[in-house]
Amino acid sequence: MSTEEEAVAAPPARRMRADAVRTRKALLKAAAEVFAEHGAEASTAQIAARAGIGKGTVFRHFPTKEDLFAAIISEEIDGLVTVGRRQAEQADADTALLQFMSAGVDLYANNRALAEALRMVSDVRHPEIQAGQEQLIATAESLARRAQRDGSLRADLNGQDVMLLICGVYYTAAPLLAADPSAWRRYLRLTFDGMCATGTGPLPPALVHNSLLPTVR
Amino acid sequence: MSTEEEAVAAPPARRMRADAVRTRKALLKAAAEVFAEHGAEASTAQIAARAGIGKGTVFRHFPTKEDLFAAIISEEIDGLVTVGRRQAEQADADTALLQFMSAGVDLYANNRALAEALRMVSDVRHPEIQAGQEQLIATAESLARRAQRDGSLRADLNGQDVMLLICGVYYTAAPLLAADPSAWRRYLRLTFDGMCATGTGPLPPALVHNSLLPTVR
DNA sequence: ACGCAACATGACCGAGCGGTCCGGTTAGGT
DNA sequence: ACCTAACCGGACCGCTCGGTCATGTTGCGT
Repeated sequence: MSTEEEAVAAPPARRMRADAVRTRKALLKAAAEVFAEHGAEASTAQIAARAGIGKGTVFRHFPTKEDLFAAIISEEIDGLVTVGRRQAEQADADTALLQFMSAGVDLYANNRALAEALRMVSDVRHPEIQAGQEQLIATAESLARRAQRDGSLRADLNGQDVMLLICGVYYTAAPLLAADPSAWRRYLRLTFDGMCATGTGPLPPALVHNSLLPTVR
Repeated sequence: MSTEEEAVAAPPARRMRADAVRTRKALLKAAAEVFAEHGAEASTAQIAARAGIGKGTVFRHFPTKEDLFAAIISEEIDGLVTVGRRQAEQADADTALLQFMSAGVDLYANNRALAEALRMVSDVRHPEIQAGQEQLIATAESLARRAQRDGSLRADLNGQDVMLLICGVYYTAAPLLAADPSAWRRYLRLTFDGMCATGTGPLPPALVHNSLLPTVR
């Protein structure tokens, strides 16, 4: 996980023909747009049309719609992970965490597919997305730990909590986003206040915690 | 809106035959179960099978799947409204609001369809559900106002905020609910702490507020 | 310039959906 | 006991979806 960057995710193995590269790029661009706009239920025909290619060509590049979806989403997850790592260098620990969460909610708000994919529900089959989720949680965890040490974050919050709360804030504001695209700020602020609250004792415990993460398996 | 109760929502006008009443009751029961379990995307065939009736019979009682859905959901919304009104008689204002929110999240957690329907997204077509949402917001508003007067709720929260936050807490905890059905308590507590937080100044304003509610129209 | 493997395409397939319809069944007034 | 209108059921329709395949096209090594 470091020095890649090949314009698009690695095709199987051998070099591709020039036209195929062009087609693939158009496909990925179109898929990213359509998924962001309509969510995971967007049809392959819709994507093909937007890319200006035939429906069959979609399946030439990705064996399954789900594979295409995972390729798109996991790239976007990587972007958010990068934002998180960059925030780790931010001076103020609380600000770093808050800005990471802001970036996350904002991303969700502009990408229906991402919000759906990152609900982290138990039924996320694709390993690429699963791996991305774990990276996200790890990034959030380190931001959280620093905010507990150097900032004012409650002691009993972990990385999973942070990611779940990002998702929750998005869904809280979702009904308003069409009318006011930044409506989520109101609820992120409220949530963050709750994350820093002190007076009311410890939260109910996170019983299940990482039993969902198959790291231990 | 008061003295009804006819076992099932009023069929068009005339009295029904005894067998039809039985069938309708079975249909409503099955639909409530299936929708709660599988959400709004559950198929009519599935519902008919669970009710032990033919698929055509479903459409004899409800012209559209959406009408059936709305009938089920609006009944369940009424239940939550009742809970809220009952909490208004609770001594402590903060406790009343918190218990209303607990009831709401718990209901969502046990009813996928309800959680979907109450996302209050702009595209809720059915007037029955729309009306239910407005009742819910009104109930939440009165609980909130009392908690602001007699309790410790932030001054800049309204009924819509409360309903959105209930929904948000549910979605926050949703990925954990399969493993721990009461995982939402952790996040409701955190959210409620945020709702009572004082130190950090006013929230970003709720610009759109009730422009979504066609009360003024 | 040639030939072939890589590529693109859209007709096509089967499954599942909401909704319709008509022939058979049954409740219930008389 | 009978007649009729209300009721029930499931074959059927039209549509959309993800995915396949035979056919035609094109980049590119030689």
